[in-house]
Amino acid sequence: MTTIALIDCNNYYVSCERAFDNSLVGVPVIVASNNDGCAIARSQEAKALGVKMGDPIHLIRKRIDRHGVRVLSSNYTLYGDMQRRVLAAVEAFASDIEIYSIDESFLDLDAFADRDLLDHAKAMRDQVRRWTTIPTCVGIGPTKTLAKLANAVAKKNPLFDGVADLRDHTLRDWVMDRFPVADVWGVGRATATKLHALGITTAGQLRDIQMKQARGVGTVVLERLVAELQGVAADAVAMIEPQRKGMAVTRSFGTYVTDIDTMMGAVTQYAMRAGEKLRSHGLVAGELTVFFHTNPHKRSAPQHRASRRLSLQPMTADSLELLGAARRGVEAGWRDGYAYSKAGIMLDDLIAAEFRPRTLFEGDPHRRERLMTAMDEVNQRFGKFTLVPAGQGFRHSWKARADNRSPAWTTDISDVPIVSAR
DNA sequence: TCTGGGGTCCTAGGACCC
DNA sequence: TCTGGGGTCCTAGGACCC
Repeated sequence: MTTIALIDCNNYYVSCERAFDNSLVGVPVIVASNNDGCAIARSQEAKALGVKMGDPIHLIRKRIDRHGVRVLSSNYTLYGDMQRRVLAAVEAFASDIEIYSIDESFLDLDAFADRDLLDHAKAMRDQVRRWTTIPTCVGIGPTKTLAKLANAVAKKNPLFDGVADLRDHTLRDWVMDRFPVADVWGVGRATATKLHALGITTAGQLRDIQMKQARGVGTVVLERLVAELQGVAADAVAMIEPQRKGMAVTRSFGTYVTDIDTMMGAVTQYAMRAGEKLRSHGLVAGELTVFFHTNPHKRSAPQHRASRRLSLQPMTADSLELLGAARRGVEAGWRDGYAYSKAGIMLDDLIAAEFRPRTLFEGDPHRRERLMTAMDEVNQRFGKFTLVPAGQGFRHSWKARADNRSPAWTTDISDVPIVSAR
């Protein structure tokens, strides 16, 4: 039997912020999405006030003011760097680590299965806490789905004190009979509704349905999920990063964009960022989609959405090539008279640059590669957007709001906190 | 006034082929 | 009234995740 653990950071973005700002400890805190739009992370105190994941900030303004909730803009540079530190602390406690998201990792614990895994997990949590201050919970089980489930109860039920080991059948059954089926990893709203209609409301009941029925309700995906709930692994802990299929750079605007020049400015910035992202992963793209649309929540306003797909031949990671394609797409899709609220660029058909098919008539690609490398180096050294194409412009009225972003505590020397011994 | 950004996987159905 | 039988490839859209 394999032994898998899931370690997950509690209220991750809030915990990262608290690591560097003591005034956030013990009070309700929300970290907002881009543009300060929605609540995407909440402290326990904020959850207790009924703030839900994804709640639009402007709709809960009153509650925020009444209870003095601290609202922070998101600071992904900080969260990304803290992730690196968390992983460094976890490393010694597992033979394999699969990074699942910015705040969760699956661990292969086979090599440690003869130990007391509750102690093992506890030592791991202590290490993470010491190195980063970030609180975590750990779930242990024979499959990823059961480790996820264990993690959820470890977090929810104080009885477990942050670590739940569900390898034992008696405990596992007891937990699963009380675990809402809608909270099982992989069961979303649509599937939960169908299952409820069949009278299936707990994880235990889902584990016990016929495979044929599982397939009927939710295709092979649900079938695999049921197998995992039964303790049969359908998915192993995988260290090798899978080849990614696509990537995107999309942003909502801080103010509406109503003219094509401003739109071009925004899209130029996204194209440059997309190229940078491709190059940092050593990839080239064969296809670019540019899209923009009006605010779908504002029903009274006239609506328009445009999306243009362009093929990139030869396949490329050259920002200026991406930019050219994106501009053609914007020109083709643009319509005057609308207030656009969001735009983005998506890249597909990605392959490693070294496998890029050569075309017959391409010139010397190395000159442009050198230009891109130089651009990346300048922008890395002197800050984002030091070197930009003129089309990006210098006034960015459309830029997303971020009214309360914390400093780059760990990644910018001028922001590193100063400790004075006195 | 103000509602995120970035991914994955699967299926159905159309186009096309012999 | 009846209107072949397979294939493959691609795309759009749904569902789900953090």
